[in-house]
Amino acid sequence: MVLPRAARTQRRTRIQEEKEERILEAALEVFSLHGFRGATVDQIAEVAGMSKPNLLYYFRTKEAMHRALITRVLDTWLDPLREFDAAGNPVSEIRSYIRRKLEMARDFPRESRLFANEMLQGATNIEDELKGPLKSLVDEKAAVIRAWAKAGKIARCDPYHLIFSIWSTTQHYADFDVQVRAVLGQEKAGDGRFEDAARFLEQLFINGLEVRDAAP
Amino acid sequence: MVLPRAARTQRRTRIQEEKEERILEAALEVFSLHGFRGATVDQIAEVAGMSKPNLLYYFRTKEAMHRALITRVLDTWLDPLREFDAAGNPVSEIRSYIRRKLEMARDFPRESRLFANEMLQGATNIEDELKGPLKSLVDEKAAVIRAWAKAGKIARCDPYHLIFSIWSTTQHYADFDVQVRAVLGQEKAGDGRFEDAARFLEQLFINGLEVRDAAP
DNA sequence: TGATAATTTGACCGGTTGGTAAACATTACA
DNA sequence: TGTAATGTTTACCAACCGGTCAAATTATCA
Repeated sequence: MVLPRAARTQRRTRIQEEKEERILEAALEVFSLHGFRGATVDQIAEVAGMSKPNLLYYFRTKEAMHRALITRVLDTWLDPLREFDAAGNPVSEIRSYIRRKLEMARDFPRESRLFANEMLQGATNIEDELKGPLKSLVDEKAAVIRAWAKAGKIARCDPYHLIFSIWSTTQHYADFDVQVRAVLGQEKAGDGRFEDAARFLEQLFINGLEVRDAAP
Repeated sequence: MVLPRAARTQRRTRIQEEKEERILEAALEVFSLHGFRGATVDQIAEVAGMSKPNLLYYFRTKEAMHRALITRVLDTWLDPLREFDAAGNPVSEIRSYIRRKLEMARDFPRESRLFANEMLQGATNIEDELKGPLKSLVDEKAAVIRAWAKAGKIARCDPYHLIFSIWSTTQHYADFDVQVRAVLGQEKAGDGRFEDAARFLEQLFINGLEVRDAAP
């Protein structure tokens, strides 16, 4: 047969799994750095250490590779938000959400940049994902936050913009890493910058969301 | 003569000014959407409404266009931070800095995305600008913030990470516009989202930076 | 107006792009 | 072991890429 590729016969070969893994790893490297249009199949093949036709045997087109990559990464990327627990203590939930997001920015910067590139370029490939699963998840957690505010456990605030601001402040350390390093300078740009960031952001959000005297 | 181009004879023609303006406008449109590598000269020429050789008459290379664009935009992009006034009232300075940055995200989203693309892709073209003028400016304003903290006018905090968090939260509404709209949904994604964001961010930063009981 | 400089264009170039065809090599498994 | 399915490679293609060139057109100004 000539066309088994990703269109499996039934179950994936060991070789298929290994190679697809290597390809997606290389694709992450390249797409996250140059975006979809700026990335080239040749470059991905080179990083993956295989010939271009070989790569195209597993993923028929550049777009198919990109789709597969996005789908896989998006899922794990949303895990921290899923863990956000309605039954937990608001302050510690928010604190640990910030911490988890910051850890992801530190440990998986390429994944963060992949999405950032996607958003910047209009997100035409994942708009459905955004309007569907992502929106639902955020709606759900926004309701939790709103309930906390209503119960007087945290200050009243727009839960959506709260989530946005946690996303943006934490992902900043992955997406704008070059700028962060340049501004901090050599002495402050070491690994400690994530600890400093965590300390600052926790202070900002915890104090910023503390309950105030309500206007009558 | 054959090569006056941007290498001016002495003063620029009216035609030169107009065309260079049109080209940079088109370049902003395309570069901000696709990044340097993803953008094509043909596409920029099409958006600018002129032939490719004509465009290359004004800017010899794609890189020259990009450089000219970055240089021009970077300068105005930093204006809000320059206005940050040491003599002013800390709370109102921070408040109005947030507001100005948010207005820029609303009114000049392409400029914001241009830089975001640049950062994501390693910023090799502007690394010097970052380590030089940008770092100096931030260092200067960080000193101001530190002084405010020491004087007990705002809470003690890392001034660099404070600036980063203002940058990221505000620029988020330009760079991740697609995501913001998708998550907010049709009813909340109208123009009012900037007002909502401003209200939330002011609350977050003003409360978050309010002076607390100092640990001894 | 005429001549000179500035601008615009169509045709073109070598290199790269995403992708294909088919021959060849390897693996799985009866 | 044999053989069919799976995996890999070499050679290649048309389209597109950034950029050049010389000829044609338009603006400038003495």
